[in-house]
Amino acid sequence: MTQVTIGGLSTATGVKIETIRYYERAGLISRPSRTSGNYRSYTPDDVARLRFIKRTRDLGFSLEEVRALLDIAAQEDRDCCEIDVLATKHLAEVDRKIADLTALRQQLSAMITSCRGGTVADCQILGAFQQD
Amino acid sequence: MTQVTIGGLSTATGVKIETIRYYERAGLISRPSRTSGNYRSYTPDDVARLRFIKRTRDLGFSLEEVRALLDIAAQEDRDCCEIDVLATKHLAEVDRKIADLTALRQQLSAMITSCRGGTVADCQILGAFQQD
DNA sequence: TATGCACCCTGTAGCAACTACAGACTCAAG
DNA sequence: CTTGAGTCTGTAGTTGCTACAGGGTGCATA
Repeated sequence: MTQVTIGGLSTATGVKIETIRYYERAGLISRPSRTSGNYRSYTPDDVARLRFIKRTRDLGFSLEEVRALLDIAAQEDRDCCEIDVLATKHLAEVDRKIADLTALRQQLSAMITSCRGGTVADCQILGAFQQD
Repeated sequence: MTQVTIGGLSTATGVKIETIRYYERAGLISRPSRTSGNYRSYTPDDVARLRFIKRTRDLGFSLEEVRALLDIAAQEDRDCCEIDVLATKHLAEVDRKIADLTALRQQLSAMITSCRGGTVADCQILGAFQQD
């Protein structure tokens, strides 16, 4: 049998044990069968599912979005465009974050290059924090 | 007198009332004096301090970092380079985040352009989620 | 057989940084 | 005098984990 316990699932997927149990509580993965000693026992399908979850999480999807993706993926004959919609929406969010961070980076670096040393009282950076 | 109540402070700074009270609990701002009716009453200095906090938060500093900045800013005769250090460190973090997001964006957009429609069963995007 | 030791169990509490109530009070205008 | 907006305290919820505490399990080794 290729069943694994939670530690095996953890090393197979790179998801921490505590996090796996959290996903179970959150309903992202179903409650696995148990061994005689009450250890969780996972199938290869469970491994695949958790890999999917890990990968989507790494791509920055929220657990809510992951749930939706899993939901759609479960219905094999459904139209694929719903996934495209989700992914595209997520891409737009990522683009917005990148833009925000880039603007912020710009401000921060301008602040830093304006620093000429001296005491706190006449620090250019602190001035930049306070202006409007 | 130019004292304001919490609502005034909120509109003057763009920080929500609940958040102001949270900052007070967290010790980022000191407990203000109270009116006869037990309303919080803020001075212009309080407004300036909260503006400072808001701006540094908007620049992505954590509350812990904000605390450190406020601490340094309070000692006017101290050397300014500590602030430079903090800001530079923060800039490095921002750069890392931008790099991460950009890599992620790359993957996401590759996935999306690979989609040729059809049913979920042969969806390229879902395949991308599962591979590796 | 005893005894380590690694692994697993449940349940709860904590983290950041807020946000959202509930239920009561205050204050100014009409 | 009432109405409505503003404020008060206190507590619980959010997201996505992470970290215990205090036990049980399973296997190898002395």
